[in-house]
Amino acid sequence: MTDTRFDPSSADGRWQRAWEEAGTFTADSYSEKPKSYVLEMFPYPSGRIHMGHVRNYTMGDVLARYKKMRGHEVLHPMGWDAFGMPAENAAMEKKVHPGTWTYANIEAMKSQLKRIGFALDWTREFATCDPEYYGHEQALFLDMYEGGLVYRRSSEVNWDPVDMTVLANEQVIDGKGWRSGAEVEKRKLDQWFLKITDFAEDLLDGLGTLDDWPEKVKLMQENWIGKSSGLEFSFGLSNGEKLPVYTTRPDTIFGASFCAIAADHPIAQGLKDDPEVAAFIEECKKGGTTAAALETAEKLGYRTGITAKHPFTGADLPVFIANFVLMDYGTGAVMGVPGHDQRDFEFATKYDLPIARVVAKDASQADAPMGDEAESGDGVIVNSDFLDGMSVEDAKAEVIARAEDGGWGKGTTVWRLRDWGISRQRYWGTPIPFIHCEACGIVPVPKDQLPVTLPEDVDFETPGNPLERHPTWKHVDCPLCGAKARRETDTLDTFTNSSWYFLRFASQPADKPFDADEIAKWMPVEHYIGGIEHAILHLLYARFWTRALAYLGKFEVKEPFAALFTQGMVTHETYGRSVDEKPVWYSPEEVERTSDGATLKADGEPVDIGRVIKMSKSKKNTVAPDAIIANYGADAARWFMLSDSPPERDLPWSEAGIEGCWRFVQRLWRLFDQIDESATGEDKALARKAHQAIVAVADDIEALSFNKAVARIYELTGAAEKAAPSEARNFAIRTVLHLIAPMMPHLAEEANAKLGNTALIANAEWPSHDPAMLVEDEVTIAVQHMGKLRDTLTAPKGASKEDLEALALASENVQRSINGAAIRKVIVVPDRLVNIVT
RNA sequence: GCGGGUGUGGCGGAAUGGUAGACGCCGGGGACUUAAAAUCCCCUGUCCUUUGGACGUGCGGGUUCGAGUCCCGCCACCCGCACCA
Repeated sequence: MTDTRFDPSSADGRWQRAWEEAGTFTADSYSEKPKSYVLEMFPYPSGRIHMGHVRNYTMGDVLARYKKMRGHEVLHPMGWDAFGMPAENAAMEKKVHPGTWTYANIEAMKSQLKRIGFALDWTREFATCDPEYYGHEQALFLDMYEGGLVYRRSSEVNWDPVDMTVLANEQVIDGKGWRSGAEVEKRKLDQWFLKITDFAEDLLDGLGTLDDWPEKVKLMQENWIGKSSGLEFSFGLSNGEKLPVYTTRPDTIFGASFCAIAADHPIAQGLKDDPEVAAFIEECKKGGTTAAALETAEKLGYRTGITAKHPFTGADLPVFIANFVLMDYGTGAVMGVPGHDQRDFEFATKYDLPIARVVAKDASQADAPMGDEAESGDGVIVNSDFLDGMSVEDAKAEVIARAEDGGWGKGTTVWRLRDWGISRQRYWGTPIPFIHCEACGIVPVPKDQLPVTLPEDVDFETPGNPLERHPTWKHVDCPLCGAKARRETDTLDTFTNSSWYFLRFASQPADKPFDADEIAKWMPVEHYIGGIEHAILHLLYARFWTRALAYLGKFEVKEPFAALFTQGMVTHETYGRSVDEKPVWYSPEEVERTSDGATLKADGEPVDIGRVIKMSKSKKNTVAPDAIIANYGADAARWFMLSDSPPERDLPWSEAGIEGCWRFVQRLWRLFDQIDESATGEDKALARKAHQAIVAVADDIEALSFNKAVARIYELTGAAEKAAPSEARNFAIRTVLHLIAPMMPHLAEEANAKLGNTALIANAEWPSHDPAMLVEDEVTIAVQHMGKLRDTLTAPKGASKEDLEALALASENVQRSINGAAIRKVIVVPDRLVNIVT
C-alpha cells in the first residue's frame, strides 16, 4: 500500500456506512449466543454533544464491541430523554414549539454521535416524547394505579406567582424563583404520588445484592432511604391533648427536660390566635433555604406554656415550638434530651433548661459534669431509675417493651424516604391519563384511548400551564357516565420517563410497553455507565419502577442494573483575566498555549491559567467534539477518552494530548503496513509479549481499566516496531490490530481491509492466546542488602533458592555493600528477589 | 457537623507487602532535510565527591528482612448529605 497516512475524513464515514448497511450492531433478541446489555445513560437532547457524552459513550462502546468480539449478542441502544423544561424555555425565548425544537436537536445530536462511530443499535432508537413511548408509559402508570401504587393527596409546593408554575426545590434560590425572581409561595395543591415507600425496605435490602455498584452510590442511596428505628409514644399535655413524639433514643428518656414541636405542627397552629405565636411561626418559615443559612441557624424556640407529663417521673416538661423540628419527619415533635443530643443541648443552653446526664462511661461517672457539648456516644445508663446499669442497647429495648406493655407507645421504624410526587404543572411531559368527573370522581382513561397526546396548538406567550388554559384539550366526556368532565392537566415528572426506558430498549412491541420474554432475555443491564449526579434519584426511581412492575407481575427482574459504573468528568484549564476587578474568561480557541504560559491571540498579551475544572459554558473552557473529530478523526478522540486517566476520575483535556493520540493513530497505520508474509524465523520474546497483551488487555477492558489497556497496547506496539521481521512480528502486529479494534474501530477496519480481509473486523473474534506462551523463562531478580536494592540479575524461571542465593552473593555490588559483615539471614522470594540481612 | 474519596516526577498516572515512577504528555539533545513538517534515535524524580551512592510516594510514628501498599495519629484538597429526633 502506498498511503503513508491514515485519513479519517474519508475512512470514518466509509466504515460507519459499512456497519450500518450490514446491520452489524443490530441486536437479535432470539440469538442463541450469551447476551450482553451495555447501556449508557441516555442524553437529554440539548442540541449538541459535549465531551462528557463522548467519554461516557466511548467507554460503553469499547465494552460493547469487545463483548461482541467475545461472541456475545450485544444490546447497545441509544435514545433520547426528551421531555423537560429546556424545551419549554426555548419555546418562550425562541417562539418555537417544544416538539419542533426537541426533534431538531435530536437530529443534530444523532448525526454527531454517528460521526464518532459508536456501535449502537439505532433500530431501537426512540425519544421519550414520542407519543408511542409515553402512551405505553401511561398504560404502565394506570397499571400501577390499579395495583394501588398511585394516589392523590394535597401537598405543599413551591409556587412561583409570576410564572404561575410549581418549582422544584433546587429552582428556589434564596426564597425566590430562579427564572422570575419572584418571592416563592408555599401552596397546597392536589398532587399525584407514587408509593415508593411501599418498597423502602426492599430497595434498601436490594442494595446488598448489588456487588458491582460503587460503594459510594449504595451508601448515598442507603442514606437517602434513611431507615431508623425507635419508639413512638405520646405525652399527656396540660391542655388535655396528647403529643405523639418519635425518638431513636428511648434509653435516654429520663434525661428529657422539654418537648419541642414543629412550627406547622397542629398544636402550634392551634395557638396562632396569639399574635406572638403567629409571628414566631412566620419567622420559622422564612429562615433557611440555603445550606449556609441552615448551618449557622440558631436554635429558636417559643415557650407555649403547655406542659407535658413525663411517662415515668411524672415531671412537667415545658413544650416549645422550635425551628429545628421538622413536621414531615417522624411525628413532627420530639422529646428534648440535652445531655445526649447536640441540637437539644444547644437549645437547652439557650433557654436555660436542665441538662441531665443519663449515659456515662461507667456507673462511677454518673455524676460527672457535662462538657460543652452533648455526649451522643455509647455507655452505661445512669440516673434513670430501673434502667440504671444497662447498656444503651438494652435500655432501648427495655423502654420499648415497657411502653408496649403499658400501651402508651410502640417500637417503630421511620423512613426518611417520602413518596414520590410526580405531578408537574407543565406542558412538555407525559400527560397523566386521568379524567375528573363531578359524579364519578377520578376516572382512569380507558386503555384503548391511550395515548393521551399533548395538543400541538399551544402558546407560551403567557405564564402558567399551557394545558390548563388550552381552549378545548381538557374538556372531555367522562368515560364512565358520559357527563362533561375535565382532563387532568398535570404531566409526569420526567424522571418517570427514564425509569423504564431500558426496558423499552430491550423490547418494543407496538401493542404493549414490552414483552416479558424479551425482558427475560436481555435484563438486567450488565454494564450501566453514567454520571455520579444520578447516584440517587434516577437510579433509585429506576430500581423502584422495576420492582413495582415486577410486583404487578410483568416480569421477574428486580434489579435493573447488575453493574453500575460512574465515570469522571472531562475537565480543562481555564483562561482568564481580571478586567475592572471582574473575571473575564476566554475559550481555548482564543488562547495560544505555550509550554510556560498562555497569551490571548487577539492582543498577544498574557492571560492567567486557572484551575482545571469541569468543562462549562460559564467558564468558557469547553472544547467541541465536532471540531476535534473534524481535525483528528473519531479514533484519536476515542483514544484520548480512554487514555491516561482512570475512567472513574476526571479527565483533563489537552491539545497536546489529542495531538499525541493523532500521532499514535498514524504510528499504528505505519505499523499495520509492515506485515511481511515472507518473513521467517522466531522471536519468542515478542510472541510472548503479544500473548500476554491479549490476556492483559481483555482483563483491563472487563475491569473498565481502559487506561491500563491503553498502556499495554502502547507497550506491545513499541516492541513490535522495534522487532526485526519474523512470523512472531506479524502475529504481534495482527494482535495489536485486534486489540485496538474496539477502541479505534475505523482505523482497525481500514487496516484490516488493506491487509486483504473482506470481513469486517467488528465481526472478528478476540484473538486467542496460548497459555504456555504467557510464562517467562527468564526472570529478573532484585538483590537487596538490608532491604535496599544493590543489584539485579537474570535467572531462569523457577531457579532454586540455593542457586539464587549463590548468584546474589556473587554480585560485586552486593559484596561491596556487605563489606565483610556476618550474614545473619538470607530471604529468597523465588523468581522475585533475594534480600541479605547482616 | 456527618458520611465518602483522593494525595506518587513539570503533568495524567502504573505498581498480588518484594527492582517506585510502567505507559503517555511536556521538555532537552541528536539524525534525516536546502529548510520546515512528518518520522526515527537518545536523555529526562532530586541531590552528591557519578564504574558508585544518598534521598524520595502529603506529614509524624509503628509493624516487617522489606511499606506507595498494613496499623495508629495528623494535615490538605475534592464530592455528597444537611437541624431526620
